[in-house]
Amino acid sequence: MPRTKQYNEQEVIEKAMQLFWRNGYQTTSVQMLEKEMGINKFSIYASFGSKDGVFLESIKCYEKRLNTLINRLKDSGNGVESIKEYFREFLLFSKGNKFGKGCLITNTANEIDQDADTKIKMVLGDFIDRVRTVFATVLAKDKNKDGKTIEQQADFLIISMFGLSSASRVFNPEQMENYIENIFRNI
Amino acid sequence: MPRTKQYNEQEVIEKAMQLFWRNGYQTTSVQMLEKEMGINKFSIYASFGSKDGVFLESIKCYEKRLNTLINRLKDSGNGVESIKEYFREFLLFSKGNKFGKGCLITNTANEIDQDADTKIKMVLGDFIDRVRTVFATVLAKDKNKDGKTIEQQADFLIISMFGLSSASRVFNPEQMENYIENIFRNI
DNA sequence: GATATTCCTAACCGTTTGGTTAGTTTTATT
DNA sequence: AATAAAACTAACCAAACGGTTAGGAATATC
Repeated sequence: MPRTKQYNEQEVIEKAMQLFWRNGYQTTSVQMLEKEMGINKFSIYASFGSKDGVFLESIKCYEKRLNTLINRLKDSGNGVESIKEYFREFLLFSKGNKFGKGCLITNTANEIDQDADTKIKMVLGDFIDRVRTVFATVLAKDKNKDGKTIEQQADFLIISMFGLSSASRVFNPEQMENYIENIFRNI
Repeated sequence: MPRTKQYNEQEVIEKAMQLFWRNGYQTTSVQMLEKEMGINKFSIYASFGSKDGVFLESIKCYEKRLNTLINRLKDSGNGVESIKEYFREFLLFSKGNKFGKGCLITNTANEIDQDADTKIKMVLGDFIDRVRTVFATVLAKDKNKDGKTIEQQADFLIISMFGLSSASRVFNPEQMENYIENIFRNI
């Protein structure tokens, strides 16, 4: 009996995600979301409940995309070298959005207050833990280096990822390649 | 003839700077500034003209503080080792604020839109250029490594600074020390 | 002590914020 | 064709936004 929905929820979330990615959570208003998603406020709240709801779905959408890269990394047999490749792809992926706006996940981690919304924090924490585990798994394929533990190396790589994301918003691709080279010079 | 001002502009800017540092530019409202600075909106606009005016003065105030570290680095004769020490002090300085909120300058560089307020962008650009120059000067004191140019090394260090700032907002001091060690393992 | 000058309080401006809701349009079913 | 259920438009809400201003309170000079 109902009237058919004139928009696809996955499609409009995709657009919302792009907007959040470009502007960050705080700066993006519901009115901007209306414009970008092409549906009006009523539909936004009917489908996602709140601005936070839209944001959470946007993060999930972003993660789904990033998972393609992470799964490829997990399945690779090359050890550290494949993480280097992952970083390059990660940067390419970040630019795929528009101009260098870094990684939505790390941007959000930097943006939200330490004592902020629990749900968002949880999603971020889970994601970072998952990437760290993948890094550790990949690192285990190489022979041990210099008595450094896998955990230490994985930690360093996670922090480097934050650095890459942040730096890519300000520096050009050649400088970023220089950065990647140096990260892996003695991991 | 006039009534004496009941607040010290330098003192209230110091407080404003702390607030911007903690919350970022966008999130900080004039009402929050009123509360933190301990003066009311009228006085804020009388002294600094606008929210942007307060922010610009806050950046200058922050730079003045950071300059202590940078000047010490510039005067040091230890080459790369003194930059490492600078990074440690830089992180300590960042935490001096409250909890890890990174560096106000790099936070701002990440926050503002690429096509945003020219004045703020200029101040940021000038600061980063100055630090890069200091890095290059210090690097020149060491013997050349691996055929990498001073510029490449300085670039890498600037990018690392962004990484440090971003990562310190999310990771604990031990992890950060691990990060610093790795940065300098083969600069 | 009058006066001129500055400061401060507090109310106010129009706009935008996240969020809601009444009322209309559409449409699958009967 | 009547109807019931959902989707839409658009006006609306109170609160908060950045910014302004009138008018009373204070004070250094004369």
